[in-house]
Amino acid sequence: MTSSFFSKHKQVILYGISMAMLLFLLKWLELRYIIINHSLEIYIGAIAFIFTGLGIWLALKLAKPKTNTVIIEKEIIVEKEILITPNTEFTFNEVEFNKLEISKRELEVLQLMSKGLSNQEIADQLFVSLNTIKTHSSNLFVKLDVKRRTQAVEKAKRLNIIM
Amino acid sequence: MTSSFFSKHKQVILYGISMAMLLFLLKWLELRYIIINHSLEIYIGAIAFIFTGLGIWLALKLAKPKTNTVIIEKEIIVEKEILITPNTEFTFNEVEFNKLEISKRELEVLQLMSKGLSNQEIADQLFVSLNTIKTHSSNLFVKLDVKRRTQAVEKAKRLNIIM
DNA sequence: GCTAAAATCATCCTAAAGTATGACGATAAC
DNA sequence: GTTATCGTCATACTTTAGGATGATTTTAGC
Repeated sequence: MTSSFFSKHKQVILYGISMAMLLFLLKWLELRYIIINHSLEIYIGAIAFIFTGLGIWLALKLAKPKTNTVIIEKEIIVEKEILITPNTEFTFNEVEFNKLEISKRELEVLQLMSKGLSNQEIADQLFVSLNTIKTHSSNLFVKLDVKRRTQAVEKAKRLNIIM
Repeated sequence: MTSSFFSKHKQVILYGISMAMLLFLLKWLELRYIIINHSLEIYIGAIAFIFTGLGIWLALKLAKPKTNTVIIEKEIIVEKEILITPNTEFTFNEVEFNKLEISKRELEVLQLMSKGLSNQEIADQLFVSLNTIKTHSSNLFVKLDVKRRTQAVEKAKRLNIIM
């Protein structure tokens, strides 16, 4: 307890002792030489200078260092394996469907595509023009990140978006 | 508030107290010995006190703050999704395969077709010309009794000829 | 060695698929 | 009321797929 108090306030105690010693020294010097014959200004100036220095020293010693917290964001890429349930019984993967932002109409086109229908046949079945189906299919390829209808069907089946 | 002020400036307060005690000590010594001029001692003590404070203030205000840079590495886990198709219980329908009289090479073409490859890509993979693949695919369509590659894939999967 | 099926490749042509872009009305969200 | 999305349709163009036909070369069986 006593030792911990000393170690904790070592600076203060040392400063106190050193100041006491300095004052003694000054007293001694005052008596012996300076004060009697010399100007008071020098003495006071010396006091001011010394104690300013002491104050600075004390402040620097006791000042708590500021903590600069730098947060470095480190990306760790973890490969997450997604097992796709074998479609013995088809369960529509709504999560993946929504993630791909495929519209209802596009899904219809995709389903008919998977049955092997041509664009013209799909157009006839949905009572729209061939060009409309071409637009839908093009959009589908972009959303599914594929180049051909065969790939689109393959991926969509793999993702359980279609049967 | 008061307690936090005390804890924050404990060092300074302790220093003040210790200095006051020292001054008392000096007063006592002064009485014991030579000192005559009381006002001068008080004056010098005040000077010492004030300039110590000035030193502390100077140090705290003007000195560069000590900075401890704490680097915290924050790990962000980025999940990279890998789609895995599990091995479904595929049993090759050899009976149907033989009935349709599809050749080995044609089956290869059919399998690559089902993966969504174009005729050119299939040709490159099998190290044959595009025309060869066209011939194979044409023959396949006749044998499978379909009109398009998408239908061929659909039917072949349905007949368990391909996965 | 002959034969038949399989595999290869070609040419010419048509059909279908796919790309790019713009437009327009409806509908829902802000 | 403006913005955004969706669904629709169009034009113009390029690429790919597919059909018809014929030819050559391998390969395997008799």
